[in-house]
Amino acid sequence: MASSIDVARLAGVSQSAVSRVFTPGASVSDRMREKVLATARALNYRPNFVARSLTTGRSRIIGLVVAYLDNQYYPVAVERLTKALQARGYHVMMFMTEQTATNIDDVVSGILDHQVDGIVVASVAMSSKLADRCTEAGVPVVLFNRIQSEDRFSSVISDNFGGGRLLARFLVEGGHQRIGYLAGWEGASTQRDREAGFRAGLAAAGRGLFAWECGNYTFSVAEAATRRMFAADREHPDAIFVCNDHMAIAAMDVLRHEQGLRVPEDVSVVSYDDVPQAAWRSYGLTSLRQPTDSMVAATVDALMARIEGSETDPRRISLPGELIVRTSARIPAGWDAPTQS
Amino acid sequence: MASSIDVARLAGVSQSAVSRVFTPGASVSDRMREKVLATARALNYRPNFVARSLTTGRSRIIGLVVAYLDNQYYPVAVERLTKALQARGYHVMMFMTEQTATNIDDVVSGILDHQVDGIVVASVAMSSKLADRCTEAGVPVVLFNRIQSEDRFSSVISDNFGGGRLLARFLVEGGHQRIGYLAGWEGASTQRDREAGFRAGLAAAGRGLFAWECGNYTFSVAEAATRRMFAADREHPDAIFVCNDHMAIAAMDVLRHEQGLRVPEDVSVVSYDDVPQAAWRSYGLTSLRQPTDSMVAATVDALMARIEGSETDPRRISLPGELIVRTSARIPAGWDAPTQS
DNA sequence: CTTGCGTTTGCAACCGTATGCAAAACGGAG
DNA sequence: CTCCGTTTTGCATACGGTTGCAAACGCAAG
Repeated sequence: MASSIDVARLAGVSQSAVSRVFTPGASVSDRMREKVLATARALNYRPNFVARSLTTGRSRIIGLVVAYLDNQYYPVAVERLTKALQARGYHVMMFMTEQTATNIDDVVSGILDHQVDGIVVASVAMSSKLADRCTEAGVPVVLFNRIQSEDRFSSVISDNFGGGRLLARFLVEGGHQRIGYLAGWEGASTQRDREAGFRAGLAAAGRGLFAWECGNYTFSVAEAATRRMFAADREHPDAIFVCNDHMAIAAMDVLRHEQGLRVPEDVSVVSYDDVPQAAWRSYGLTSLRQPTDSMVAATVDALMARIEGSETDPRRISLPGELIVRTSARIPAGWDAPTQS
Repeated sequence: MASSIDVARLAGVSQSAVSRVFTPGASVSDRMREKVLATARALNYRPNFVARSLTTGRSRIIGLVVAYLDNQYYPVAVERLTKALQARGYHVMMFMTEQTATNIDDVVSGILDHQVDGIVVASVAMSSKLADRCTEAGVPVVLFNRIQSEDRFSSVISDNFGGGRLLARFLVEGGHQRIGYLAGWEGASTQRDREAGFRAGLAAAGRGLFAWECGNYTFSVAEAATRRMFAADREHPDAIFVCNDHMAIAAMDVLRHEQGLRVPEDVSVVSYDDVPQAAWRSYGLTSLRQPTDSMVAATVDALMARIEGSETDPRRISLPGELIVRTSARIPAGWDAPTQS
């Protein structure tokens, strides 16, 4: 591979001239640019990002930490985030992790070693030791779809509390009497806020939870939780809010194919995220849509403000979701008719 | 951030000593290692990957190019690949692209600029100009789930031809009379091979295709294709092979919810991939499972053989799939009973 | 033809690490 | 204690760029 020195020699100019031609905003005459670009093309020279990173201290790489890729919400988010960053000249380095804390520390250390310009953490919590390392290294972090009590990080979420409350109203106005809640992993802020909002919404109508089980954001655990909640020996809920679509689908299949219950005639099901599968007609999930595009845009903005701008304080962004009414739950009068998409 | 020089100074040793302590296999006395590690810990020093990459010419980064993340097969593969590479000390840089060729060229150029040690291309074809650039740069490429007539690249696929043929046998022995095929994107080798295998299997039984439509590997296009294939004004197939699960689900929903047909009573549906959703009980897709784990392992092996070993020739690996029998198609006598998972 | 100012160019130092080579230290045998 | 073969260590250079600074240049005004 040709280096800038090769190009310089062949073009009869200094190496720094070559560098400047490939540095946006540097001072170069048209004649020089012409000449250099010509010989660069001849040698098919392209600047070496690694060397550039070394001197500038900026790598144009964003580290992305993800735990679940089986919950379709994340692949979609990852895809959009990657594209948005690509469009800005950044690249994404992927890191998979489990929820276990020790693992995450290793993983994030690995990220920092690569001198990333920023980190996006999706669906995962960061230890505060790690937080120290990041601030110390001057690497901005954005929590995507999570918040933490630590206020050092920027975060981008949808209004989980408001969404939960709205779903409570929806079920109450639908005339449901025995309303259950199927929780996600209790370490997650999404779970806590959605449940809190849901309870608040019920309370506002003078109601409470009829049943509660935890599905841990996992398909199989959610199945088991549904079986417990709908055990044959007692009266079962006539409506449930499942904390995300991924679990809601597991729940619906158990209800229909194991318990012999009809949805929505016997049980209404609502959930959160609006992943693509929610629209599949076998499920037709009434779900609170996360504003993924805006969340991605806000994430990129927050990163750029820190990296390229001079912003120094973390942002905490909460964006409103939208209720997508489909067929998995009885529809109260006055609410939207089922949407097609 | 502390550099190796800082550590060296504080420990009273040379910078190269520090470097050697962090270079596996270098010659260092125990006393030296001890001393250096201690002060390194004190300064919480970690070697800078960028600088290391610059001198060694190896970045320990693998570029991963993906087009679709909405077909769940790919997120799953990406997850496993990322983990497998992480386990070997490599990291994955993600690149999203569309199928359009010009775009891919830009994207891969971006990858090469980062001095990646290897490239995995999933679900996408590479132009031969690009191929030149990669060989020239000495960067090994593995095509994942695709093959190309270019034999310069390694490739890892499942036996699409054999899988298609097996599904044909399955449908024929199930006693189906009018067998249709719903194709994927015709530019893809997966599509071509599965169709060829399927046709061969039918031919072996003295049969042919009753209907053919193209769904382009896209949800909405597959829906439209299904509508055409099952138009009311003519006799419809009593079985179809849909080229992947992603489209098969679209097809099943159209059959059941638009055409009022029962699956499998009126129409048998089989497909390919065995994505997680295929096991969902609302679909229960009989599908040819891709051996994703082995494919990932083979991909990593092929890369490592080129990067760390001295292998120079491309590998072309084809792994056998496995038929997972569920409920979406009539089951011929003598074939496995429905599997649960 | 000077002078002066703004632009373009080259020089040289630096980013943080790896590594070939020679010097130094070590250790065992005689 | 000396000598010699092995480690172990340090020195110096290289990797491929960026960038502050000063020299060179271009051009218009005096």
